This record gives sequence, structure tokens and C-alpha cells, in this order.
Amino acid sequence: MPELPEVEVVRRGLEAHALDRVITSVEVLHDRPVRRSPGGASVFAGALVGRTFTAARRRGKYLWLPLSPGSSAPASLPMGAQVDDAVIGHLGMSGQMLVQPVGAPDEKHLRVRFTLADATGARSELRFVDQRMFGGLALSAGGAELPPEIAHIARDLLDPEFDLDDFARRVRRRTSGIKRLLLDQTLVSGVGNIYADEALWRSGLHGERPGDRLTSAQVLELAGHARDVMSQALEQGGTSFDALYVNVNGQSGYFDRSLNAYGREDEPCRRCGTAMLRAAFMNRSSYFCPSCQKPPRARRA
DNA sequence: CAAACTACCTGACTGC
DNA sequence: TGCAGTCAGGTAGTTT
Repeated sequence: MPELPEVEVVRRGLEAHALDRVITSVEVLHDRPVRRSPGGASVFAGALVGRTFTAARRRGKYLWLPLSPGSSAPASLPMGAQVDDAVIGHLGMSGQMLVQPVGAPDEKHLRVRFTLADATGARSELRFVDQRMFGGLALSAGGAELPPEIAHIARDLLDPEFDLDDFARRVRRRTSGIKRLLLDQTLVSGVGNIYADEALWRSGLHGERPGDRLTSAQVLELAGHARDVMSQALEQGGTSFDALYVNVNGQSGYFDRSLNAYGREDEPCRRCGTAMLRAAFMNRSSYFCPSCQKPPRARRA
């Protein structure tokens, strides 16, 4: 499951292999991944032919690819509606962006195929592959700046402009459990279930501790741990786009070697030896050490 | 506004 | 062997 480090690897791969090439054709093999694109598959494909991706940018787990100028807005949209300044992408649970030679066998879950031609005319394919289709691609009027569709997504912990003090202030105004707040993309983006559990374990905090019962220092330490876990994963992540397929499938080795909390039910805590627990949380699981991460006392009524 | 819930997806796995 | 059930989980949308 791609989390922020994996998405950053994908962004770098796109930057290296998908920019400054003319899109000569777009084939949408399944409608669902373009479900949020205005006008659907036909507008999506039609608007992109002849255009060029000019950059690969990221906010949290969202990617966007600004486009070279187009001729006009698609006729099927209302007058003045402009939707084709960038392509927004999200990998969801199982999405991959692959660069393949023209004619390489289709992946089982290939959803969208872009054929690209470089200045010499040499062609390649950019493919969006997504088994479970939580992810998707969409046209946006956003352009080079943050597209409006993802304006609600906060900066992430690897972003030099992330405002730690503001984050701590906002967390400490909330009554929800800290794990829920870590996963709230309007407070901080890019933290998924795995890294949330890791950061909480490193901080010795239970995920149900309410935000307003944390000190500023605790929030700052937690954010630091979350940032460290993700930057370490990024360092160990793929170095070449060829390795991307492996990385995006979670086989980079990072998860096997470096996780201290996620997936370790009944295994000894690497700090104190106590058996780790698993608890149901938001239709998924939380893993924690019951000794290092004490649950909060019930709030007085 | 904040909080909490559900829907969306497919495939691997488990138990009968 | 098959079939039903469970689990994985990010985000948008709805409800309270």
C-alpha cells in the first residue's frame, strides 16, 4: 500500500520519465479510475492528446502533473469551464504508475494507458495500474499551483513549509484520539495507518489519547517521529523507476525490516518485551504495546 | 464546525 | 472443490 514515501518515489519516477513528451494517445480501459474527472473517460482522453506533462508535483499522497497549454475547453462542458490544466492522481490502496515500452504485455489491472513520444519520436507508455481502484486520475483546472480539488489537503511532514507549531495548536484543540488526528489529511497529510502506528509506538503514546490531553512537546515529538519514519522509508525506497513496481507493491524490504508496531500482534515489544496488541480501529487495525503505550483514562463527565 | 460513520473495490486467506 | 465470510485501508460523502 503506497504511503507518502512510496508516492514520493513515484513522483520522482514521473519527473524522470514522463515529462516533456507529447501524449499521442490515451486509452481508458476502466471507467472507475476516472470517475472524478469532469465529463468522464471520453473528455479525459480527448483533452490530453497532443499535450505534454510539464512537471510532477505532490501534496501528501496526491500527485499532480501540470500540462502544457491546450487549444480549448472540451465542448461537452459548460462555457468557461476549464478542466485541463493538470492531471491529478491518487494511487489509493493498490495503484501504480509504470513506464513501459510500447507493446509490453498489459498488466492484469491496467486501467489507463498514455502513449508518449519524445523529441526524437521514440515512444513509451505511461500506465496507471490499480487492482482495487480506490485510486484514480482526473483532469483539473489547477495547473502549476495546488489544484482546487486538493486544496483541503494539508502539507506533509517532509514539506519544509509544514508549520509544526500550527499543527500542535490545532491538534490540541481537538477531542478526537491522536491517531484519528494523525490520519486527518486536513491537519497533516501523508500519514497512513502503518506510519501512524509506528510514530505512536516511538512516542509511547496510545492512539486514543485525545488531542486536547497532549502537551505541545508531545505533539512536536510525535510529529518528529512520524517525519523520521517516513524519511527513513524514503531513503530505503526505490532509487530507480525500474524498481518502482516492486516498491509500490510494498516489497521494498522496508516493511519487513524496520517496523516496530504495525503487524506485530502477539510479538514482543522491541522496547520492553511485552506482547504487542491489536485493536479494531476505524474498520482497520491498530497495533501497540500495552505497556509502553498506556490507554488514556476515561474523561470526567 | 467537529465527530463519527459508511461506501467504495478486489483478491488473499480462512473455515466449513 | 467450492463457497461464504473476513480482512486490508484512503478518501469522500453523509449523518449526528
